[in-house]
Amino acid sequence: MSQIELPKVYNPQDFEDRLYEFWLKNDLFSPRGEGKPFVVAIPPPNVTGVLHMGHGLNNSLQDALVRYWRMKGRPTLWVPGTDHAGIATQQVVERRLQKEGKTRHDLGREKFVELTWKVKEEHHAIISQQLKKIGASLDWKRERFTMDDGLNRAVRHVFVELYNRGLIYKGRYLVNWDPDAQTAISDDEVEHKEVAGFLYHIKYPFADGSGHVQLATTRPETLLGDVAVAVHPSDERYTGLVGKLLTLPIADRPIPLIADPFVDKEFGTGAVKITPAHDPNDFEAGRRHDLPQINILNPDGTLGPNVPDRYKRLTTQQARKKIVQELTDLGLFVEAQPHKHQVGHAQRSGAVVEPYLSEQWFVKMKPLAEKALKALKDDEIRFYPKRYENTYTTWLDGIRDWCISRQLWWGHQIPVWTCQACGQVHVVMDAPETCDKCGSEKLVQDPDVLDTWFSSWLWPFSTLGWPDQTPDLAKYYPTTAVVTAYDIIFFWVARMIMAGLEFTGKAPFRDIYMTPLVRDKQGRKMSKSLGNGIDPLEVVAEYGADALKFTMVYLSSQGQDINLDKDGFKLGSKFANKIWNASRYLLMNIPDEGVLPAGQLVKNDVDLWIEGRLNGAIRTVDEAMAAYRYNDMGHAIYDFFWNDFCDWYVEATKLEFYADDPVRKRQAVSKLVLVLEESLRLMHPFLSFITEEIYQQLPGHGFSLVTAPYPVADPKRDNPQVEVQFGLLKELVRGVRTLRSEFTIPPEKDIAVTVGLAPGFADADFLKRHRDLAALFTGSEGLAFGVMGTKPAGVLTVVGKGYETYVQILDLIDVPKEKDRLKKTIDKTAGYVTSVEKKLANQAFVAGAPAEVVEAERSKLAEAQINLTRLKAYLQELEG
RNA sequence: GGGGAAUUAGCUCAGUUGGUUAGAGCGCUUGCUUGACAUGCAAGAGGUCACAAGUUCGAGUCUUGUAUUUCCCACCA
Repeated sequence: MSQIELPKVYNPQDFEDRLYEFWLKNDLFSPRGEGKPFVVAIPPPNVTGVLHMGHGLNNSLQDALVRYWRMKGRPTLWVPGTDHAGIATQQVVERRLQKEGKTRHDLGREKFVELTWKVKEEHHAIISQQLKKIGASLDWKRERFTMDDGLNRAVRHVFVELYNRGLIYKGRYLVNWDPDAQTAISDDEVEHKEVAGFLYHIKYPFADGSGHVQLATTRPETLLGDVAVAVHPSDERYTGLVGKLLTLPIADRPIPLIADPFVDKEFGTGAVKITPAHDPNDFEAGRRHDLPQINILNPDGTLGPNVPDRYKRLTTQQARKKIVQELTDLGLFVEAQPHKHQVGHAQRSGAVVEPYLSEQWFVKMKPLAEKALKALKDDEIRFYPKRYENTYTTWLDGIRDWCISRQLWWGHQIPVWTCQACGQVHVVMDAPETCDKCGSEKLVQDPDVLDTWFSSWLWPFSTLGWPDQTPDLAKYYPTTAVVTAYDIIFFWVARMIMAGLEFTGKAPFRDIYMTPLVRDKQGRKMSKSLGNGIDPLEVVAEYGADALKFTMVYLSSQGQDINLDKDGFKLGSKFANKIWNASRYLLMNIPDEGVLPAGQLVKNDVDLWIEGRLNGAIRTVDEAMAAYRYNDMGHAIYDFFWNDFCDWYVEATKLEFYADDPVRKRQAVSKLVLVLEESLRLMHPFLSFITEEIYQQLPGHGFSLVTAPYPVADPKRDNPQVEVQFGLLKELVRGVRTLRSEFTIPPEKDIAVTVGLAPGFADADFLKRHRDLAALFTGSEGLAFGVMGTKPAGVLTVVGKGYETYVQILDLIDVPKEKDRLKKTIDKTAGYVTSVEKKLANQAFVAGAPAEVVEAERSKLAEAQINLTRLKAYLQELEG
């Protein structure tokens, strides 16, 4: 009988991989067609790692977006790629070496980089496999890597250009130093954490033996780098003392007592030691007072140069103890007070960051930032949600120069060559053969590499071929949107905007959707150390890629982080299962003769009703898509398909299916297939695999949903009248079902239902037309119609709008129970009547509120009053 | 120290411009192996919308304040 049979159980593993292959083989993810392109460049995952749930979320949302616009007919391009992730990747490789007891220096730079490329290839294979598993509709032909040849050229081009325009400079400054990775890092890569430490009070004696100055410090170990002690110029405690020399204990060096307004008189003793080489404040103060900078640290964070031998190679912690001990022995240590303070940690390695004096390359950011601020003001870019504009502008307003050099081996080596003979510096795209000043061939390239973000910030245009004017660049740039988590606004989003404006004259995208962060059930960030992460691949294996994507879409509201565990994905899995089974039911009922052509279908009220609902869902998705309101999209399709289509429309067709009339059944199935087909197109961006799998079994299906046209909301399909009438039917049905439940009438028990219609009730015909449907839904033998108020004896009564429903059970009704039920309804109605009466008695309301609001209240009141009267009468009847 | 966000049902959260008797999923209760689905069907219980004041005819929604939680930024040694 059944022409098409879907497997009984929804098992995504059976078809997801096959369909992805099918899509790829037919090149369905390449942009096609004419018109305004829709372009997204993937936030490139770090090539070191594997995808975590953040990627699962982010790529699910991008995929929904991209698939929607592709179906809408715009030439749509989603560019894949990965990031070389300098420090992170280098660390992964170094750890591998460490297990063999080696360091990168044992291999040498060339071998090490070679090895890192291999590791990159391994991870890259995993990452692309993962993206395919989750169904990401990326155009793999255009895949890029931040260190491939093209992007290398883009990076060098930008460096040279910025240098020539005076926006890149080299200098010896105090930078954030990661002693673990032994490289400089940018301000943004420093995370401040509160650490419980001590405030050490110590005394520095005057050189002439006339007493001492007491000061407070959190880092006594930097004493050996001190070059002065500073007090506030107006601090009376030190009047007349400024300018005198102190003896720096342990080092036994004379240092001056100076005055500088940056000192806070209230803090500690009002005297602060000055260590220009190891503290940002002191660095500035040192410059103002022309003080020397004494570096006392090795690159690995241990004490090294300019310290007594007994301190060499000590860690800062060991040195701290030793200093305190020696000061104590000298009688110069006063006390250590517990003290909480913020300590910078390197984002990648977690090491405590040392302010460290070194020569680095910087980008002057102010000029770039100004353009980026203007772009927002000019509405060239839009944040979703809008409030992230604040984060963006605040950061740009206070922007500081960007330290871009890293003392690493993995990355873009800085395109600067210095002549060993004459010292001439060459900042050029390609290695020069000879010095252009002295002709020497002894040119040495700067050993440092660039910050990873120095390539990432070019991503939206470098991936399209820039700096060459390629056809892709001309056609697909600027891109349309970027979808990424809000925690990389500084690192990536803002910098991409700056680079885009600076080098292409355009913002690299218009829409910026900041995704929520995925957290665990307790709201904690997912992390390896906590072990609370969810592997997206495990979710795919257990529930399927559609469950992953739909759940993510359904839960992504504007700006609220998502807390969930793996069970949370049951939401999507259950929905997919529902789609599967509804489709299975429908397909198995297609008769051998097949479905009727659209022209031969005769639509009834219920068909018009479901069309209107479908139309409403389409409209909601369109509106939500334009505003990046993902949860609204998810709810729209979920509610439509489950609550409207399955619970009412499909159930209604059973009347036709079981009427034992092949003609009626064929009509019904044919109409169902049409609605299902359109629903599948509607849902495809959110549940891509299952919709495609079912679609390809439909009679007369097209080639693929990927390129099928997206449903279009059509006002002509809205049908408010049927909407209201069908609502009436639902209300009637629910009333009877509730009685059944409350009086625990078993389903097999026959009931007789009579609908009493008020004279002149406008929708009486509608109810009469659907007598059989109402009977099916209420589980009664048949439905009789009568006049409102004229009811058989011993029935249960439900009061509705313009009608009443009388339910007769074959044996006697439980009178006390019915009285209770009526009383409850009366109380509720009476309460409502009172509240509306009060509202209408308020002159201010009647005068102030819009006429239609007042009118609505009046009619509601009238209706409730009538109901109340009837209910009271029926109760009295039972009591009398 | 500055800024953002949150506080709605037992849990996790929706609620766009102020206007029906505030919703969903999960969980819970009751009844159902109804010819697609027990990953299901039907019905139900459960909320002083953190607190206080204010604006308004009308506030979950707007204003101010308070409390708690949380995130980001910031050189107080």
